[in-house]
Amino acid sequence: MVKEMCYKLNKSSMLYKRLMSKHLERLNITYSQLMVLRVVNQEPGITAKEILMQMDTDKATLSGVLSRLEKNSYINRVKNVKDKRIQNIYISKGSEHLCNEVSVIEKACISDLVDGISLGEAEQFLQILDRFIENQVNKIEQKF
Amino acid sequence: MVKEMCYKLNKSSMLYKRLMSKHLERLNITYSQLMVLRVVNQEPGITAKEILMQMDTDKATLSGVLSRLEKNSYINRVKNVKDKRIQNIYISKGSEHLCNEVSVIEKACISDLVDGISLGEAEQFLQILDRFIENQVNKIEQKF
DNA sequence: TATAATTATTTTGTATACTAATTATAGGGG
DNA sequence: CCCCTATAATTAGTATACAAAATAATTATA
Repeated sequence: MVKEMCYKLNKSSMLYKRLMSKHLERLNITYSQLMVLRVVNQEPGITAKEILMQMDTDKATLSGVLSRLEKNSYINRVKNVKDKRIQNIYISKGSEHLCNEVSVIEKACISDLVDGISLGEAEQFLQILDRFIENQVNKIEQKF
Repeated sequence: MVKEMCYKLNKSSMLYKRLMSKHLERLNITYSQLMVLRVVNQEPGITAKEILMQMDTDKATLSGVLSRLEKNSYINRVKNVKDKRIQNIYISKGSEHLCNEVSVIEKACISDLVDGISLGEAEQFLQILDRFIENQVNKIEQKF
């Protein structure tokens, strides 16, 4: 039962990424990059460390995403003068619109996904999922 | 609401992979490799194509996983004499035990994950998740 | 103040995930 | 038998995900 839950959670996650990727193709940016760009857009001058705390990814992964975002001129990184280890990250002029477009795309992706699922069911689903995730987090911390 | 579902499904999926990876480390095999090995174990002589149909991954990805499994002597690939495009895949002697150990590890990983979630809730959760996945599949097919 | 410990970030190396291109083979007309 | 198309699988290229090591700069401490 739990096993089935895990498998299907994985499957659904994979399908979501596939779906978003297809839709994002035309914007010439990836799903991960866009998620990061959004955070930067909301909090100009944010540091990599702070993004990490918000996003629950890996620092090495984020480093790569950021460098690709910069390479493609979506962001700028400015060395902080007070602490030279830190870089403050800003969204490039003209890239803010991308973040708005994402919302549209996201809506297109997720519309229809709740067909046949009532609001009450969705709420209950989320509630159980929250508990499940909490257990997962505990389990991971427990072991190491 | 749907957005939240998607995010949390992704998060849970990520956590599961992390958890399994940590547990599998000592066996010197990865989660994906083990999933494939299991299928091979259940159906000796299976082909890559057939594995694909069972597992919903990518053929290029599977090709890589198989070659790593072979490199590490977990499987053997034998060219089919009747159709030389095909390779029949067999689990190596002595690797079957790995598949049994997975079950143990899997149980260790997923025990506690349903703490605070009743059987009825789990069932309902799965039911909704199934519908959600079905919608995702439809949506993906719809677009392309 | 020289050294040790910490912190922020990048780099390296391996394993996916996926698209597109390629290779090798099969099988069906003509 | 040769040409054409379909099929099975690999390869190439890009982008994650993550562990571990390396860098570089800051702070704590003897």
